[in-house]
Amino acid sequence: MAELKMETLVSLCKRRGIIFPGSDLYSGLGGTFDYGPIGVELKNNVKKAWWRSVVYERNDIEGLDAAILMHPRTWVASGHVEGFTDPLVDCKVCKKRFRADHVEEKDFFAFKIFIQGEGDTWDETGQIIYAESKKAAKALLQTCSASLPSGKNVRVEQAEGQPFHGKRCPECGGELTEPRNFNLMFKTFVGPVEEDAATVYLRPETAQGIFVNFPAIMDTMRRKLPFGIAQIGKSFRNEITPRNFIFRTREFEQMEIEFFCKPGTDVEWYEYWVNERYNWYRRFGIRAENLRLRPHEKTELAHYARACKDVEYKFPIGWSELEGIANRGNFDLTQHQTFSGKDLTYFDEESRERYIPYVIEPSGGVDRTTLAFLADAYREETVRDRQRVVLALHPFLAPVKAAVFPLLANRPEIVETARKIAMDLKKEFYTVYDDTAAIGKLYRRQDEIGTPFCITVDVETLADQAVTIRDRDSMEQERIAIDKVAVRLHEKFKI
RNA sequence: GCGGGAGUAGUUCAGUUGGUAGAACACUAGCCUUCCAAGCUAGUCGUCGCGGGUUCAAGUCCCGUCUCCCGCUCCA
Repeated sequence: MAELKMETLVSLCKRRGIIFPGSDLYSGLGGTFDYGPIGVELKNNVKKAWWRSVVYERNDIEGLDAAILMHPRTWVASGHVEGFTDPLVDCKVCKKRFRADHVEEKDFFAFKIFIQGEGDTWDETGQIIYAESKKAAKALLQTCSASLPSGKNVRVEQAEGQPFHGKRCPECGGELTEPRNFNLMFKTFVGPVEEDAATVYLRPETAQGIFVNFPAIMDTMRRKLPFGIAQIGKSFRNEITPRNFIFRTREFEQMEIEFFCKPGTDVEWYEYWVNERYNWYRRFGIRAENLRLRPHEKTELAHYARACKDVEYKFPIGWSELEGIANRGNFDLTQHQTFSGKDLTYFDEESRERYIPYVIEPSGGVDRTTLAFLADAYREETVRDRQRVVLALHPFLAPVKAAVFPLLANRPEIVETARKIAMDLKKEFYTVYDDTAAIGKLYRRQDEIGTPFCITVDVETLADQAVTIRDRDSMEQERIAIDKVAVRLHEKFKI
């Protein structure tokens, strides 16, 4: 199959009621998307798959649903008020953008640029570049020679005058704009009168809701270390550039665990969770060749993180992060202890020690994960010289679990039987009934939204009380008694 | 925010030097149809992204604006 384009996926999602652009009626609002009737099922199933594997199938994790609005001091303690801003500068010449704190302040000298004319003469171009040495100036010429005539010899000569101390574009030596701050947190107000009200933030991550509930959960659930808290919820970031469909949006959903453990055991737990989370994506169908783990470089690590690995997926846009697993040490709890004045230490009865627990944080994006499952499931196949589009989603994730069709829509007994089967199945699975097209088209419609099983009532059904169950991927059919259908489906959905 | 590209039906796209908005698929209804986008008939669908301007006349030209796509940057 040809390389999947993001547009193809976007168009399928819109056409089949999976994902729509946000506020489309009003020409859209950047960085928002709405999950349609099929999409909400898929996304909910992704969340269920996660919750099931981290909460229900284990004994050491509790669930939580904390408020989106939190006391403003939370974000002072977490470092977001101070650090969740990016001072950015733009090069006025080559238009590249840099983090202001990543650009070094140096002494720069002015260099005139000459190009070789007839014979040995050198003509001054009038262009001036700034660099800390002649060698650096020559190097810069290599990277930004586009504005100079090609095929001519070029040289630089230091101009008269004092060195200039400050920041210049690392790419071309051009002048930079003043740094501008982008605060990535959304602000709003608590209280009806804006002027009197306290400023609060829409949480930029769900993690802090977990940290502040750590003592309450430990007490009420009689927990001892090691144990974790899992939470799924919306977060908000005023992204400068939301991009790539639901990959980066301003409003997004996270699924995060904070796993609390004894200092010294953290490295082992960190490795454990990296492995655990990687396997989760595999378990629900992501192909190994599209999934990888990427350790963060030292320079890439956040100030509080001792180690971090990303689970990356090969999206149509290239390899990108689905989830980060970080060893955060005791940074967060220490901060909250300091800012709240409450004791957040843990008394370890076994070793008779008191300490602040270390934390391992597997933090994934629900929307990104949903996108990865969609991209990984997308197939274009040729069947009898016709193309079929199929979402080969894991049955647990499939939005619609079963569809029921009458083979002949003009035979009332068949239609009635099919409707009844659909109604009965609805009590156990999300099932749809459809009779508005020929059987082939009905199958293909369900293929496009990834419905794993289609049940068809035919003429024989009236005599033998049996129907066919058609498999989405193999397109093979199995004939089975009507009263065995639900049981058979339960078997197929077992994971 | 900067640079580049683009917005026409649900989708993919055509639309000439400015002169009555089109195709295919999809969708709906009926007929037909004994299992993989079958056929026939009929039908719905657009303020041509939005707002101004030029013109007798704008999908087409001009200005503004919004949105999307590709890069820079950032993260779940």
